[in-house]
Amino acid sequence: MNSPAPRIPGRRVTINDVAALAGVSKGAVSLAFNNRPGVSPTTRDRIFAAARELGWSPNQTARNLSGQRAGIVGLAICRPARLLGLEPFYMEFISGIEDVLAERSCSLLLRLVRDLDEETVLYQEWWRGRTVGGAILVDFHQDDPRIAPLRALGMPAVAVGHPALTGGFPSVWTDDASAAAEAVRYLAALGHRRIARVGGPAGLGHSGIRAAAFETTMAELGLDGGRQVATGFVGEEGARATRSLLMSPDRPTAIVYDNDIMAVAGAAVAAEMGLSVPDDLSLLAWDDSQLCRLTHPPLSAMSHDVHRFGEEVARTLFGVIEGTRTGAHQVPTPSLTPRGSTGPPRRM
Amino acid sequence: MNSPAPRIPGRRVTINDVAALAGVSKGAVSLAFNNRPGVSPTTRDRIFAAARELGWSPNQTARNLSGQRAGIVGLAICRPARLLGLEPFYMEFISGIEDVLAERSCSLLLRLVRDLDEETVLYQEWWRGRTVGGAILVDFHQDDPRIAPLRALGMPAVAVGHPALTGGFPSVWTDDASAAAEAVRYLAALGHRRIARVGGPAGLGHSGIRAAAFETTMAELGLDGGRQVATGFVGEEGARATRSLLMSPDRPTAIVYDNDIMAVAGAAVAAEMGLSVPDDLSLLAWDDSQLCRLTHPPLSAMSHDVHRFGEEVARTLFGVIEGTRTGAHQVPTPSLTPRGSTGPPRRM
DNA sequence: AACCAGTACTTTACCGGTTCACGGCTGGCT
DNA sequence: AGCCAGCCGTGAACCGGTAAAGTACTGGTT
Repeated sequence: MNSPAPRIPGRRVTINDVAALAGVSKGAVSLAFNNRPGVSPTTRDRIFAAARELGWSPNQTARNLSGQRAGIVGLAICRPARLLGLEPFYMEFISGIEDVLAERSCSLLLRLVRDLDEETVLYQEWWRGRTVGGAILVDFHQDDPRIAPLRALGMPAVAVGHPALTGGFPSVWTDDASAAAEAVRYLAALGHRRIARVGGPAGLGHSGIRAAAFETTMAELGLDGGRQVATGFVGEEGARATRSLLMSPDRPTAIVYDNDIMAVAGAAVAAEMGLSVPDDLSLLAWDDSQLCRLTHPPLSAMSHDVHRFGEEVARTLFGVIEGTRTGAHQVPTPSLTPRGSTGPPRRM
Repeated sequence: MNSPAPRIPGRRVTINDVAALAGVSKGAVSLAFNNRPGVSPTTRDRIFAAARELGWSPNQTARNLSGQRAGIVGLAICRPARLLGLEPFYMEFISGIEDVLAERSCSLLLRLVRDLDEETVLYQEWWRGRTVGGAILVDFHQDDPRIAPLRALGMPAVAVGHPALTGGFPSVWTDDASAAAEAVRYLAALGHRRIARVGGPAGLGHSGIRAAAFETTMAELGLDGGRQVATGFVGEEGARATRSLLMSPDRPTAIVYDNDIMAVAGAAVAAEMGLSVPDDLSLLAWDDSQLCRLTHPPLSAMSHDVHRFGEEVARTLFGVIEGTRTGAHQVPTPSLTPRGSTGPPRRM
């Protein structure tokens, strides 16, 4: 392992060739291509003509090296790949980021990592090596071990997550607590008393926040908030969790899930156990990708605009890099979107 | 729009600082860090110690500029983002690519583009600007308009798709035709006579190949191969297509889908129309992500190892960059994985 | 006529590495 | 002693741009 990156073959057109052909100095070409004053329209045209003739566009690597600018933004994601493939969230999120990056001709450098240490090391390399001009940090844990080394690194970064978790990094977040509370109150209003929750990994920040809010709200309503299961976000675990909840003596009549994959899995389990949705069991998903509308009945969900979320994150990152932005920035709270999978419990 | 990338603030540790601290020339530092001969073990240690003390690692940008190497591989995907989020295929594919790239400390530059022209321009910028050392080309169309300009560009690239489509680019492909034929023969062997197919966009290469193979095989078996619908790969279109197929006078008893999202949507439609799977309707998905195991009944699928597919593509790309590899390279044909969603048709 | 301001370029010095020709030193061999 | 071979390491050129200082020319003021 660790063989070096391959060499690129062939010789290429450079700014010098263009300058020579246009009969100017390379400085002039640089000025023209960054449309800055100091070149007459005539000359400018001649330069562009020469560049077109040679098929030249500026070498981004050299440009970055010299101009100290960042054409690339980094994003490392630490989840097993097979799981990621299933998370509609990330692709949607990424596409939002890309939309903003594209406006600035920037690109997204994506890396899947196995654990948080690998992630930290990666960011160090990226930043020290000037591969990226900044980064997006996701999936914060309670007392996240990445915070200290990354702060020490001094890399511009924006964190996705509640300010309480992100250790002082400028952050973009949604109010998971309120959303979780709304979910519970909605189900309670429908008449449910036994409400369960199938959440993400216990250590993961936003799962923790939702778990706490779930419990608090249940208590406020005088209900038992203890029916929560932590999973790894994978569909199969969601299925298993659902199965075990439904086999318990007084099974829940409603279940809230932490993403939509697990909710879909839950719906399948209900079908498999002969329970009718929503009469015997109400299901409420989270994130609300298209997947929720593809099941029968369609899944009610805590819905938010993940694409815009990504855009907001990217915009914030540019702000941070330019030094014009710090602090936390909240985007709209996920809103309840009722569909066919929630309803009043059947009278028993 | 088109504001430039932001400047990166702050001054950084460079190779000179390390050289100074270690009391050697920067050439020596370079030699040490590329573990090449010409530096004694003692000096080497001193250099590493200095680097560690200063928290230095080589600037990848400078390295690439100087060494003419490619630390970055490009991948542009041309599909609406909201759709991509749902395609388990891509994330899985990407994770396979990343596994191989990581071995070489390379990264993947990902960009979502709106159309093929934008994609072509992007590759030109990436290559001429030396942003990437090579690229992965996906989603080939019949007479793909990208082929000519990209060949002219001379960028090392590996194409994902059947050699007949990829215009002479070194390619990695699966035998979609055989797989489609197998799918049809399997359903026919179960006793199905009216088999339909819900495919991807008509222009998309592999959809076309599967469509042709479907029709041929159906004809070979003396069946009517005309029941094919082209969609945009989205779940909702899959649902609509399924609905319209099931409403036709002599509705099909089995449907083959081009991905698993549409198959899931199809299953929901069946449920919604009161048809039982597989008794009234058999469903066969493609790609076989975890999603297929999360429905009830679980979906039978044409299954292949997308992760490994990605690995193979990345390995091939390195081969192409180094000039040691050309031509087409086939990976295993998707294999039929029967689950609960296929069975003999109910006697009518 | 002397001075100044502004435009249009050119020159030169980087950015932070890699590479390679060259020189000093050591040690073995004749 | 003299010579050559290797190993270590240096220094400068180079990768392909950007940025800032410098030059030459133009035209308008006083």
